[in-house]
Amino acid sequence: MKLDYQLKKVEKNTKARLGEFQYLGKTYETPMFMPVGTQATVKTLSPEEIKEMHAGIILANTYHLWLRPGMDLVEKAGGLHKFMNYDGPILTDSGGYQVFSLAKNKKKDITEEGVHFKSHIDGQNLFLTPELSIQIQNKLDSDIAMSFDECPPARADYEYLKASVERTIRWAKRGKEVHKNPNQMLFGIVQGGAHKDLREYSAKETVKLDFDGYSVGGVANDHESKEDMYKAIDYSIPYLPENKLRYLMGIGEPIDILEGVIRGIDIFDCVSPTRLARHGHALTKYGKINLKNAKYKEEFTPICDHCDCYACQNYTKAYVRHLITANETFGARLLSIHNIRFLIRMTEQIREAIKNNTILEYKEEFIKNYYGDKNE
RNA sequence: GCGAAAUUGGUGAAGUGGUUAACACGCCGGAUUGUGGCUCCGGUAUGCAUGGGUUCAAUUCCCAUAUUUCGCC
Repeated sequence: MKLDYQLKKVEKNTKARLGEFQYLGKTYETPMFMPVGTQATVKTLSPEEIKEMHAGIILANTYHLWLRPGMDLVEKAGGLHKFMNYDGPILTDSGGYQVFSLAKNKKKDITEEGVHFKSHIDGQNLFLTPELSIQIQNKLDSDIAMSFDECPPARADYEYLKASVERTIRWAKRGKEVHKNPNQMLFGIVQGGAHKDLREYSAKETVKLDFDGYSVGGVANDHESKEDMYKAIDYSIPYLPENKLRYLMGIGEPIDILEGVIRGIDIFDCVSPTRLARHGHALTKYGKINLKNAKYKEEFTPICDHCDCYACQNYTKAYVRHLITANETFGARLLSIHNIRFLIRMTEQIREAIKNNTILEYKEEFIKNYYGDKNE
């Protein structure tokens, strides 16, 4: 059954929104952070652990699941929920981002019909179209499907971005026409780099197609500046309907989640908590720390004081450092648990601040702790 | 006791009579934003067992000493 979003409140001093939706008898609140489970698993974690962290929606990837194990197999298994044993909501990315990063010769490989690219598994030539992406997502039976978009960097030249925005709108329309799963929402994606007019055009035209929700895309490419990201949000949000979910794709860092919320974003996803974990980094109230650093060798204290996660409740920095150094997977698990819980707890605090109309104070306090004297 | 070979950083090691001693691992840092799961990028021996000698110049040649390994008595 389609999840049904309700806007509960807009914070007094900013555009920050408090909202909720029901799913299988449970109520979920936004703003929300969605952990990424590319290949039908949040790397190193079980669904039980994910739920224990109070995660809501998790993200899975159309491209990866299409290549392996294949959409027909997942359908045969009874859909993604049954296949991976997760009874919370699942969002599938369309593959647009992967395809863009895998297309070798971008100008030649991206055509009106779709995108030619090579499989990262065996190098075979593949062709993905907006229709196929939606059909795959229909079969995966996720709760939210994403339109197949082109995801160019904000720094691409204006003429290219303009043509790309127009093509993404045509692709969105084509995808919507073949979308057949009545239990699945379909989101449109706003593109246009950091250009005001392109974002406005993209947002208005996408909203005309009447999607179940909207996302701001094209902000998580390499070397994108934070200023451009914030512009992209600011230029897109005014044209999006109030009563639909707004999703900032691929973000992010704690500060970016906060900035996104203040600008009117409801949901976020990002690989960073789990990728950072695998590389030995932990998010803490006082900034990101690298547990591989020698100074943690004998610190027999939790990763983060006052953290309620399983890792902090039971293990020390010295132990986690040892696991990471020795390349033991349990280290990656503990840090994944911690980092995801850190971002989820942050969204819990953000919701509380929205209720109290204190989001700006929360932001100031957060920056003071997280960045210390370094800047801002 | 005799003979032979060896001795280069934390480790395994390459190498040359002449400016910065290769490479790998480790170690020390950094990176990572719609995930190509062990990735990427830096730094890391002022010194080549010790002491003499030859030479304009020695880690590289010679001698002695020490240590190690192998063989013989």
